[in-house]
Amino acid sequence: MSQFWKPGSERPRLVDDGEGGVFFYSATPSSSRFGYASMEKQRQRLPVFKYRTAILYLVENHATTIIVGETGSGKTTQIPQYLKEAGWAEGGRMIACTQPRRLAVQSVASRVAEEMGVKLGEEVGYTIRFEDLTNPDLTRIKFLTDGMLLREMMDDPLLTKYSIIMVDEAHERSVSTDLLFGLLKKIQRRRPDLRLIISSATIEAKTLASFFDTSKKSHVGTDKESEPKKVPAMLSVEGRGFDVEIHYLEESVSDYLQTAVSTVLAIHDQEPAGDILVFLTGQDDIDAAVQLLTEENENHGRHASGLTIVPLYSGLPRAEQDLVFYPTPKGKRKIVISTNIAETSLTLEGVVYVVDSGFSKQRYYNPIADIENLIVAPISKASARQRAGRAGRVRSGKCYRLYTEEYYIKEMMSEGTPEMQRSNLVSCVIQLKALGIDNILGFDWPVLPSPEAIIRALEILYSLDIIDEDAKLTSPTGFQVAEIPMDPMISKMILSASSLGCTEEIITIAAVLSIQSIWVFGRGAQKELDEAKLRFAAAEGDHITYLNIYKGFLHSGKSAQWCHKNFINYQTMKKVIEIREQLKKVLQRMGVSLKSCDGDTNIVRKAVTAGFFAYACRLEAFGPSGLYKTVRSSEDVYIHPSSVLFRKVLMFSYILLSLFWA
DNA sequence: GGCTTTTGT
Repeated sequence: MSQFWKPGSERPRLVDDGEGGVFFYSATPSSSRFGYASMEKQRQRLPVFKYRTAILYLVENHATTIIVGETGSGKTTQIPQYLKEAGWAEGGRMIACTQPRRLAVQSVASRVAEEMGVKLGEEVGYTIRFEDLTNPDLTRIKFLTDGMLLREMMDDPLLTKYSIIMVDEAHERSVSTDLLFGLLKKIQRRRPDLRLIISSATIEAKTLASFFDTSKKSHVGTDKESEPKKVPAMLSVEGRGFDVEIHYLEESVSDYLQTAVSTVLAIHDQEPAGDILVFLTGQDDIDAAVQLLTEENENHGRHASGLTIVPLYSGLPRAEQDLVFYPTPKGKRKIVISTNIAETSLTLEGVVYVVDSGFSKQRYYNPIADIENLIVAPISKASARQRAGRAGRVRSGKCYRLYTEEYYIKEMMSEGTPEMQRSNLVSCVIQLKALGIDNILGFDWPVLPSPEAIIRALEILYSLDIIDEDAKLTSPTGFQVAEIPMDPMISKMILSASSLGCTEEIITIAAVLSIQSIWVFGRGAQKELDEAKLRFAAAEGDHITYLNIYKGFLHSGKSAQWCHKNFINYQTMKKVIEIREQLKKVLQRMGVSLKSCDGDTNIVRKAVTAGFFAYACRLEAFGPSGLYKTVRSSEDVYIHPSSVLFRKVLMFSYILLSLFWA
């Protein structure tokens, strides 16, 4: 362990905006009090209130927007309860609380229902896709995903059902959260009664506060004393996590995988009991590390005996993911080697040591080529802190960063680029249009996407006949596309299918296209997987192959065993069924009849082309590794290795999808 | 020559 040193542990800091007032609150037992100070009085002795009093004072008298800078204190679940007790959920109005993940919505909702002693689904309920556990007559506090609240805005643009909207985990800056911010700011102008509460990791709080600051210099003096201010108030809650000792490398290394493995072995050798969580970038790295450690475990029993090594990434079948939660046998030490799924989505108990490679895979959108890529990139300081924090949940822990402190201080970005700036914007633009925001460039974006990305999105929507020359939604196509909960290209494909007479087939394809992958990536079973694929492969390509798989799945009686045998992810297939059912309902509501083309693949391919013609390519050279060029911009592309057409000699001169840029 | 970080309507 001599390659590491420890300059001391990190502690969360309080936020101080210097304008709308600063609130402090500490959740540590020794000082469970907080203070408030206006700018002038900051250095004076502060009045001290209870947390509840502070929240209510802010919401009722002080500001229309409150930003809670929070470091994993768990205090945010109390806010909706305080607000309800204070009468904010009366007169037919509700309190809405968003989370970026379905699982978080469910668990937070049930925790709050339990704390309030009410039955989940009555006074406290939640709404996520495919599941609505609310009662229109009884529900006062409603938890929902950020994307769900966006959908609700399409029917009720001013969100009149709600008196207060609370957005949690705002620092993650998901596309939906950012879109919500721009829209909520707009709503506030029309609804001065609406209160926003935004909960975020402290480092992001300042940025958000300035975005929501709608006070113009000239208007400052006109605010009446009694009216809540338009300058956001900030409340800072200190976390209850245990201290984490941070260790850095003395010199940077080139091979983080090998360094991660040797660090794990060193911890196991020298440190007391406690599980180890290792953050790597993806499945390849993780499988390689698992193998290296397993070999070490078997060959050098003296150093590495007693290790239970578990990989963790989202592509893993459910049963294998669950291994992570099994209690570690006595005398053994669990090593979890994970992607950043363990950074926010899953919480592992019992972790005391974290090894942070400093890298993760990140989506990167190239608007010129209209292609989303995944690249291994350095993480931000915020991510590094989040990773380190995972070691301090049960007791004080240690985090080993596989980079130098100088690199952390001088070169690491403080925050990552918001997802909005790394994504294709077609879905965003269509949602804004559906809400009547026609001037996309004039929208108050929390982060401005590149002009190229906006232009590309408009161009694609125009080519699909979803928007017209004035960039307004077309009728009925544009409005229908906005109503279908899918990527616009997929929605257009579905609508075309209704006139071609193959909706039954196309909604199956749409469902498969809108989830990650139906295949299981068995470790070391590449051959078997390829063979399984061949059983379903259609000469026409991947879309028709999906139809074959769906048929087979139904024929098996939706059997999990059948999926296992054919290297198909059972969980994913169940999701396909759910999405397909939802699409059916949406189409029926729109008056689109469901028709089957009875296996006429030409009709199906016409519908696919109607949605995805922008990705058309021309075959340039025949052969097992044919070179294609995109029709739109003549860029070189090859067939993606995951396609059933990979390495096949093709007789068509045109092909769609499953292509990747070399 | 050989792929998929992670969410979500």
